[in-house]
Amino acid sequence: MPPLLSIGEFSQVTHLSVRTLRRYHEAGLLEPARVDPASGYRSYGPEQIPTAQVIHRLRELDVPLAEVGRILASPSTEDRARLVAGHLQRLEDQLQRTRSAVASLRRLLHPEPAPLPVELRRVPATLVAAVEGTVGSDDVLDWYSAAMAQLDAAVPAPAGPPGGLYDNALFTDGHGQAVVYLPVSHAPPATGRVRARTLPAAELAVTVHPGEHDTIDVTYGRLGSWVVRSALAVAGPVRETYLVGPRDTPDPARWRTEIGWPVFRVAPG
Amino acid sequence: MPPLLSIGEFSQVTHLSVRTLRRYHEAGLLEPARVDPASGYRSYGPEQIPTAQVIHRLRELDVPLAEVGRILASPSTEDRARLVAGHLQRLEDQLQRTRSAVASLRRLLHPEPAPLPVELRRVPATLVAAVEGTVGSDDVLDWYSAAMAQLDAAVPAPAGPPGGLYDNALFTDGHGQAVVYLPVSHAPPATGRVRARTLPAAELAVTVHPGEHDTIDVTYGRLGSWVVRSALAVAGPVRETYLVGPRDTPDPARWRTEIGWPVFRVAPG
DNA sequence: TCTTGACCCTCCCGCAGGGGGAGCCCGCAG
DNA sequence: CTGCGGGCTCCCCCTGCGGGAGGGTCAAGA
Repeated sequence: MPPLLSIGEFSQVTHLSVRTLRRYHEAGLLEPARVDPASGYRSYGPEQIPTAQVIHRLRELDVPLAEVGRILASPSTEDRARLVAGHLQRLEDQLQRTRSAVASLRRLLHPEPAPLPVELRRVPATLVAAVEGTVGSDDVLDWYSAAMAQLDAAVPAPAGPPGGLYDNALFTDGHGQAVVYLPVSHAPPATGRVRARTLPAAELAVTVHPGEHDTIDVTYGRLGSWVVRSALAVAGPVRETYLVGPRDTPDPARWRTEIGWPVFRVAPG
Repeated sequence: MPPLLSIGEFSQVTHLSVRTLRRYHEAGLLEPARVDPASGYRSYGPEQIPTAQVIHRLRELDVPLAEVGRILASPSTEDRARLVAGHLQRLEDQLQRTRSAVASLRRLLHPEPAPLPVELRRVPATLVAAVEGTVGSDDVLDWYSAAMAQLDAAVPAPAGPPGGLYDNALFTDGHGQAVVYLPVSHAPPATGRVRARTLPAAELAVTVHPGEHDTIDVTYGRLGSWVVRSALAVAGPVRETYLVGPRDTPDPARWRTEIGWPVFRVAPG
């Protein structure tokens, strides 16, 4: 007969709190070796210690309980390794975002007093080859690179640098409509997700964000500030134009991103 | 008269959702420039855009709203910088913990089959110079180094390597009693927080954890497993003895930490 | 002037993972 | 037999955010 541990004893050897163990039971992550039908008392076996520790570690990595369950339930070691590797990748991404936020914060706290050069520009309707979709802000980067690859394949000779149209909801609500495009002189045949599209004419408040996109929100804010102070109001999705981007130079410091915010004049008074 | 923005417009220029802006108002972080007394409509001024962005960045760094409030309310730039620096430090620490968890997880998923050498040892009561306190598991490291510095100052010639006594609640509930000590041959005078203390005699299940403390929980689990299978039960706080530690060598790979878990025999059957 | 639709308001519920605590049962030891 | 240290369940609270209901406001167009 194997030695069984009360929940309190198991808590001591695993360094998990009693409450947490109960929750893990409830969530189906760590079924006690025995549950007394009369009293409901939980008993754990020593062979469950490693499982408890794996859960502990995964939780330290902020893996959601549901995902932990999936990892524990996966039959093969490779599956487990793949799921865990996926999470480590997500941690990497998060670290990158943290770095960006730190960089952005630094700029905000040590603001450059140089005024932002903004130009009010009336742009005509433009023919483009575009890929359109509804995305979550987490997936934008993946979605963007996939779309851009399709565009590059479909458009041999673009008439200008690539650009994107981003719904405001994408930033504020975390998901929304996005369009990436390449200007063309003639409508291309529809291939894959690539479609011909005409960007409407608009009046844009335009500025250029230099460098990588870490701190682009600062530039957005300064542009927004300019727009408001100029008695204008924003209307419609933002247009970004990648004047110099990763396809042109691997050095992020040399990137140049044009931000164009559609505006209209607010009646004075 | 300065141009004022509706909450929706402000949401668009700051990339914060309307709901979030309302929450920040409620939390006192970002008071609208005007609130219509009749309709309750919020209006924001363009000068609030940078503030909104600072909040946005801080939230991306998982700074709690209360702390954001403190940062925004702090009068001097130095205070602000200090608070932010503190948070960046916390991010660093968290990163370190993440690294530890990853390392630990790797060991758990690729377990070493070598059996853990465990010794059952009866230790006599020991006279020590000790610093005692109730700490949260987050502060243990800071608390430990401060206490050890005091001990080193008070005890010129210790009779053995330093050690610690850690309440189980410290691991499971996140806070509990902790003691660090240096063995002495004669009771030292009480200086600062340093007191003479006698560790009670005990029967300990003892093993040694090699290397840094990243994966010490794995060793804890294996030791716990051994204890249970040997028909023993844990009793009282864990004793760690730092046979070889940071004070001996800067190379963590050569550290050796002895873990002693007080046990008692469980009546068979 | 009325209607319509976009916008705004408040309030409640949900999510994740826990913590705190009430109120009760259970078993053991003095 | 009584106390006490566990164990049990159930409920509410916390954080920061989203979804949605139900209702008020405001401006443009008919």
